[in-house]
Amino acid sequence: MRILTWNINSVRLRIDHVRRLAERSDADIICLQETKVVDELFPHEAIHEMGYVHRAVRGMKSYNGVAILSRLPFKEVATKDWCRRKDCRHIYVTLEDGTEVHNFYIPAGGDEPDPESNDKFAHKLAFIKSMARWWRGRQESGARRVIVGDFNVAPLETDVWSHKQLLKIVSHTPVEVDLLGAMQKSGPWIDAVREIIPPAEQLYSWWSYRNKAWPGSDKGRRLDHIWITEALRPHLTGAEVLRDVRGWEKPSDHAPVLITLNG
DNA sequence: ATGGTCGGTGTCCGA
Repeated sequence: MRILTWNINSVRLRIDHVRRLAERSDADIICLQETKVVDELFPHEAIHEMGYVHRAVRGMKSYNGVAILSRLPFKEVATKDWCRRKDCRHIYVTLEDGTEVHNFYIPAGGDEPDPESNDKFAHKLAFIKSMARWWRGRQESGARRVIVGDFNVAPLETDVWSHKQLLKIVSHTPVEVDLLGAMQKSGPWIDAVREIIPPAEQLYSWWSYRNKAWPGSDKGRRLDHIWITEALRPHLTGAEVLRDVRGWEKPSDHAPVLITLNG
């Protein structure tokens, strides 16, 4: 089974990218963030024709929005509100073998890394704390779970182009990295991508639109993640960032991340 | 050098 996550930054604008990505990745499950469309206008038909006949979507006008596109059927579909907002940042499904797949879009957090003066940053911190609390209450040995999405946090020093220069930049500040670490422990979750690609290697999944010279300057950050529970670790055989997708015409600013689970 | 560029919607907001 191949699971892919991608912050698409408008599913309607980039529907042809989904088709091309599906062919290229051979993903069985595609999780999208920032679909930016209400459920009634979601391009179901086009995606159905690509072979993703099972879909779980939760979108809103202009902002946020998550979707799970799948070749495999769902036993259950659920959504959850976080921080008492109907933000469309989380949707999850249970596959027929009991595996849960959670798709998240964690708040970006604005520019100023101070929760006192910046409500968006306060929201981001509260969101990650709430996630940790939720996982802690759902701990279950042997559970088969996958969590993917745009977490908007680059946790490792090698997840950013310059650890030192990004310490005060939202997405890599110690307070966020620590909270994300606590959330990871609460699963407990294994960073599937770093199981395959050594933590010592620089690895990014996002490059700002503002830097046109992105492939050369390579000032990226790894904001997009796929984590798994211990029960799935023996099945993990591959992980990669599809970096070239960032170079397609009219790209999203994020590259897709893909893992392979066998058995 | 404290800018820059996107997308969806609108004459800005969020990233």
